[in-house]
Order: sequence, then structure tokens, then C-alpha cells
Amino acid sequence: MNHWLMKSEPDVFGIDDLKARPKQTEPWDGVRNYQARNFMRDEMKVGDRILFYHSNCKPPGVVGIAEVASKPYPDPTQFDPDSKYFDPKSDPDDPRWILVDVKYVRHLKRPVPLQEIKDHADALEGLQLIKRGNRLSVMPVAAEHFDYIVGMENE
DNA sequence: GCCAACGTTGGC
DNA sequence: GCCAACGTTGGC
Repeated sequence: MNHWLMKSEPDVFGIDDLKARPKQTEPWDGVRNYQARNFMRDEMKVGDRILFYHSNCKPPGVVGIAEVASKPYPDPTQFDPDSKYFDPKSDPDDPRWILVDVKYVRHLKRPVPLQEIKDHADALEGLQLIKRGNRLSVMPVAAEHFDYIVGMENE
């Protein structure tokens, strides 16, 4: 099983929104970064665990756990002219943007803020989230780091 | 609101 | 293929 971290802005779509969805599941649309797409397209498997991260808020941090709930499939918003994610260059016969469905698992007992994660940089060496210049919205997380961050909910 | 980091675009 | 300009992300 692979582990992931996925960012979302709570003002747009937060973990409470995910929990409130029918089947507590949502297509993770709007990703328009090739690296992030490749992770979803090539490496995600149903059941993979996800750290749900709130960005662009105070404080940013990991707020819960989700899981991959579908195989990869084309992001429908790329073909919708009314969508802000519409991509006129994407060929319907060879879709450019791929997503997976994400399903709510649970909230952490408390949000674990980015600052605390940074304070544990020694234990979390190599974690992409705290590397300089990181802007990826979908990134892999080592299994040990995943468990470590979840464990921080008890502190 | 600022700005560093970084991806993308497009002229050449 | 280079690189300057521009746009976006996202923490602060």
C-alpha cells in the first residue's frame, strides 16, 4: 500500500465537506500539475491511505485521513467549458488530466499544524511537505512518516 | 498583502 | 532549445 498527502483549501473544499458528501466520497478534480497527475494515474491504488491537508488557512496542517476509493479515470471537468478547470487542449480520445475518487475515513483527534510537523523534521526527514519550495498538491508520504504524523494527534 | 519558489508560455 | 516574462501556490 502507498501513502499520500493531498492538499485542499478548506474555504473551497475541506474535510468536513468530504464527510458530508454522499458516500463520503468525492472525485479529486481540478489537479492541473503533471507530477501530481502522474501520482494519481500511475501509482494510486484503491485503499491507499491519504493524509488530508488543509492549505491556505490558519493554521495549515493535516486534519484527517482519507483513502483512495476508485481507480484512476479522466477528470470530467477538463471537457466542461463551464468549468474553471476546462482545458481546451485536452483530447477526449487521450485525456490529459486524470483523477481518483477520495473517501473520508476520519478526522484526526486534533489538527496537526504544519508548524508542529516542521518541529519534528528530524523524525520526518525526507518528507516532501517540509522541503523547500514544495508546491505539489498530491505527494507521496513514507509509511513511517504517515504513521508518525497520525500519532501526533495524541500529543 | 507580500513574496519566494517554481511551472508554463512563447518569442527567438 | 534557451530564457525572460508571467501566473500560481501557499506560507507568513
